[in-house]
Amino acid sequence: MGDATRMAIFQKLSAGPLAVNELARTMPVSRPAVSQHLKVLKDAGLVMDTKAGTRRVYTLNPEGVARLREHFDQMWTQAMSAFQTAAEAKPPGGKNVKPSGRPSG
Amino acid sequence: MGDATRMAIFQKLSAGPLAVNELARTMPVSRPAVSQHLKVLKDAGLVMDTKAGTRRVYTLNPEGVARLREHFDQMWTQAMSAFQTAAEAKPPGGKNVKPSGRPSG
DNA sequence: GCTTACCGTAAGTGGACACTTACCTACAGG
DNA sequence: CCTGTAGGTAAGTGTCCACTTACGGTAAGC
Repeated sequence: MGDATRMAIFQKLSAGPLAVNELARTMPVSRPAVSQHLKVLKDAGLVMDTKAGTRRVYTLNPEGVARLREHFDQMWTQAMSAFQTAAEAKPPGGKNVKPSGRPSG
Repeated sequence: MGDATRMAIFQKLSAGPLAVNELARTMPVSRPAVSQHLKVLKDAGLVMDTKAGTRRVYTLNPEGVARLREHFDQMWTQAMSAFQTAAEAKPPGGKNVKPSGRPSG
């Protein structure tokens, strides 16, 4: 999900189901590129595909999206818990940084 | 922040301030690599550096972290609002997908 | 002053990855 | 059956980026 194009696809799909060319027409990349991104997203469980005649409609997968969100949330929580613990021990208000104590210089 | 090493640095710094070699010693990459990552993180406003003798101690920047978190949250909110709107219109409980209706083929 | 430790930076390299072109398949219409 | 549209996939390419080695600069110890 670190790619701009993939993010754009994700954003567009969040507005509702779209076919491949529907997506590609609104993007500065070719259709196969979109297809490849969709493959990655599908492999990650973030989107689902449905055949509709010759077209293939893609939709966001609520479960995958929820899982991703939980993943992010957990990451943040984990990092922040330790961070706050450290922040409480060393609040930015006081200068308690003491190297070694140089008397003369 | 899409890199594993950078993420690891972020995680380690969340536990408290660390010098460059302190970080590098616990990682499978060289010290200069860590230094470069720290430069990127500093440029992004996510970390702060403090000179302590020959060492340079790095700390997470609360403001930058909060800003990043807000950024993520906003991104999610934006995507999810539209997604939920679409999800309400088409709940996954019903099969309302009707192609064209092929009687014989 | 010399050595040692710590660090940032420049230059160069290798690999991953996003993208395009080209090709083949599947479905709908006359 | 032929044509047209829609889409997935293979092969090839260009580029970004993370990493390493090498070097220069600063601070502490004797």
